[in-house]
Amino acid sequence: MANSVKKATLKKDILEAAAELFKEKGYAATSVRELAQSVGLEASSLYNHIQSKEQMLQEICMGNANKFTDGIEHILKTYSNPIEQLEQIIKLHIDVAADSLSSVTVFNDEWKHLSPPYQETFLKMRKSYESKVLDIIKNGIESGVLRQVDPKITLYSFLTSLRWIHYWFKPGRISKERLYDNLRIIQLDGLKKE
Amino acid sequence: MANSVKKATLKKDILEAAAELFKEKGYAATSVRELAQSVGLEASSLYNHIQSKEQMLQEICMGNANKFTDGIEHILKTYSNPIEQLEQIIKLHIDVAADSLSSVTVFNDEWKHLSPPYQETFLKMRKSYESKVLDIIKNGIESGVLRQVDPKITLYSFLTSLRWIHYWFKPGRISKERLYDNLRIIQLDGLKKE
DNA sequence: GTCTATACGATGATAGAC
DNA sequence: GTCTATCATCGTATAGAC
Repeated sequence: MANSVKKATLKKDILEAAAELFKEKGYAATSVRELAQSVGLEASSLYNHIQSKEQMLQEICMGNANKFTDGIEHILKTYSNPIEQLEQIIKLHIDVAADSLSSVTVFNDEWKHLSPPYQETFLKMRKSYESKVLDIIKNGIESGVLRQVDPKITLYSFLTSLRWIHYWFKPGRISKERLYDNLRIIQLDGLKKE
Repeated sequence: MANSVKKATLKKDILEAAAELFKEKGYAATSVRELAQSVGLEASSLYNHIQSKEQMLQEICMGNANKFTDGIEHILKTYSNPIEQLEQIIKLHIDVAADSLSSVTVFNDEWKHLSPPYQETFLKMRKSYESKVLDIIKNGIESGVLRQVDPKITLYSFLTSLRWIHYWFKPGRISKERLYDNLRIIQLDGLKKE
């Protein structure tokens, strides 16, 4: 059993190193050789733990996609007010970003290097996530708790404004709570003082 | 003279094709051969018009960096109210994005592939731009026209929420005016209805 | 599981004929 | 200015010894 535990840990280390390098240099510009070196192995030895370079990208992207899919499902089941739902989505993005800073960057920026069968799956999941958030926004507008804004523009502005967190968030710099409080005010109340 | 005009046009075509491919596949994953093919040349012929693959990336990135630098300078000279200045920044981002959809994507996503001397210059320009926007936000908070938000969080949320435009904006889909109106409301007035 | 050695195609870029 | 031919290097991945 000690062996299988060690193997699982190394695989995890490799995936973390891959996420870090893919984030820093981009997927295409990261070579298997340097990835191997960063975990103290030769390139060929890496293939005892992974199947291919792209498989690592797949695991990173799908892992994060699942976090967002599960997160939005839970929010929709637990909250019914559109404002509360949007607040919880802000929290979700902060939590996922704080959970694995480099892997969520790869998820955001490198998915285009997934090959055909996986890229389609990935984009379907993203589309599905976006359409759930879009419905929340539409509900909010129809029920009168949100302003009469264009739902699509709102969707992209809202989601994109949460997409820098993983670049900037560092545990010591600021608390998740303070980040959340500010993002909630900026997005929902607006910058302008009445 | 006809010759130099033709050469200038081809160079421009090459840069546009490069921006399109860098956007679509990423800089590292785009080969000089396929770039050449996309303008109807062999790879070697391309080198009569460009010096290297990276030089094209440099021109694309610096060209857009200059647009933003010039734009913010003009805004600071022309407007003094922080709210007006932020509104004009929204307009600036819409204009630059609409002006060259693919090249601004490359500017945003591929600058990390610039090699040392150019990457530093690029990052300095970006830093300088961000610090000017940050000052506007701080002014707005101090003078009481903006809410008491964290200036840095506001900076990144604000700028990032303008970073999806080039992905989504298509001339026939929506007018720049309608896009501007909505982004102004979302960012400044907030999503929540009073 | 790790290593050395290697396959072999693709890469950015250049030389030189036309 | 364009082409064909080529270079040197690097890419991912595999074979096989230990």
